Amino acid sequence: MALTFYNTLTRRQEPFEPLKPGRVGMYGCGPTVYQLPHLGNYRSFLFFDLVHRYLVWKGYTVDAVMNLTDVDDKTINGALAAGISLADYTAPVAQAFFEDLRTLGVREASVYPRATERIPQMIELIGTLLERGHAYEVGGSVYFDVASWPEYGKLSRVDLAAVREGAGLQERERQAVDPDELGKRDPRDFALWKAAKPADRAVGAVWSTPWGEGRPGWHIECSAMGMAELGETFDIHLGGEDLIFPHHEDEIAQSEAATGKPFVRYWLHVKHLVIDGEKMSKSLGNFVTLRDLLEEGHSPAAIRYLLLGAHHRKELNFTRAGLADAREALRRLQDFEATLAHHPAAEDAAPTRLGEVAARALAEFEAAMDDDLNVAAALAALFTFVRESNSVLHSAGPLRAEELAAARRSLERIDEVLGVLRLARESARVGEDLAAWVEERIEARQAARARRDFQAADAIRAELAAAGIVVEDTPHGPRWKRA
RNA sequence: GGCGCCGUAGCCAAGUGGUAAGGCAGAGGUCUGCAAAACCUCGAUUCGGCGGUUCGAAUCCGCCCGGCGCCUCCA
Repeated sequence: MALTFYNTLTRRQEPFEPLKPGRVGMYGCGPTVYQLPHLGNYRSFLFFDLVHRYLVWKGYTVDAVMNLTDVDDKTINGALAAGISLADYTAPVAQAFFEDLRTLGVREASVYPRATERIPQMIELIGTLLERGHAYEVGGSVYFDVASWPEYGKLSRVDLAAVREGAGLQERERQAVDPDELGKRDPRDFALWKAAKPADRAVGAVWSTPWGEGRPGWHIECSAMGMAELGETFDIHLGGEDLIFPHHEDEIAQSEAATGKPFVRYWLHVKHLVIDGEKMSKSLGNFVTLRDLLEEGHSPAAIRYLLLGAHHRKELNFTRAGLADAREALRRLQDFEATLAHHPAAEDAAPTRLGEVAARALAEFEAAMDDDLNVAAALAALFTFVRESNSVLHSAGPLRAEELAAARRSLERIDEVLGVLRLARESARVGEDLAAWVEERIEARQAARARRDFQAADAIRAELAAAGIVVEDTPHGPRWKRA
């Protein structure tokens, strides 16, 4: 089975072959820690998680790097407004971000470098660009000289003439020129280093360099951190589609101009999460946060399922109804997992096609994922597995232990990539005291049923329901779960 | 204005030349003391519209309609 990715750089789907056999270096643009990420941001962070998990699943050793941008206009302005240092301002946001990642069951990356911890690497990289004539210094700020790099634009394929005119800006915005942009020789040039301003000094966002005090530009962060962690050329770089231009374009230019080597081999981009037909974004104010949804009572597993369930190169429209659908679909998977766990085995059971169904599910799941991580198709394979297995389980008595084990293994293996069942299990967990009480009530109910006192049995069921517990009677005895 | 993406059942969503996956919701049935879960059956003669290419098109081409993104804040 060959894994393929759609590569933004070539605009084609291509077989994935890492630089070093068996080992993959991947980098994802992480959050700017001035405010908690919203659900759209998490779509891309969950995509990072999906790629990470799937590469591990395929047997690769993965060096997964996600940066935290903790110095930029927004963090500096935020710290200034709060009257505290940059570090004090960003630390709690970063902490909350990591909490959110845990909530969503994101596999931990190998390293989460912070921009402020990698300043020397940035300074060194800028120094190299200056030496090589791809950058110039004006008044303590350093800019990348786009004209010196003919390949500029190869990722985004933007029309450089259009960029020159700043066509996307409103007239008013065009006049409100950022002082950092004033010294540029060419409008396409971008800041590698910004000379210190009073606000920077007030919050401690100042570092000294051979060309004066200041702080790094945004694009240089990712180049410096990516190359520091993964080498001058690495395999995969991913992020939201809005980063293609200028962020990733600039990363390529400054990295390749400095090293003379290809920067990244596969560029993967995630389409936006939209809400009410528009991109979810902080500037539009139409965003929903993970914490909002949790407060509304939605489960992390359902949110994860929803955000992961659509193909990453397609827009995903966020709605509460969609989240409810996700919850129901997930519930079906959970019920299937429980059915497999509770189904009795017997030595002398007749063989069924369950083992074959389980094997085919895994193969189809892998084929779908190999095809540019087609999660929607992979989920179809999973649900076909569920339906066909349920059909066998429904009509059979005890089954061969190895068949049941094969089915459980396939489900477990698939969930190693999706990570939704294990996440659901966490929130479905009940305390020992509650579990003991439920068991006791169920025994009482069984006794009532045995003497055909259905009124008493139903009363107990209602009692359990009031406590959020659902009882289901199966041919193999009652089982219960959290509602 | 430039570049690019999307439009598939009530909703979500795969499928990019060979005759429409999957999920949710809905209807009927089976099972059940009743439920729940599960299973079975039913739903697009059709893929925004109109032309064209082809033996054959949701898939390729053209035009049109509608929606969205990027064009130096942005996941």
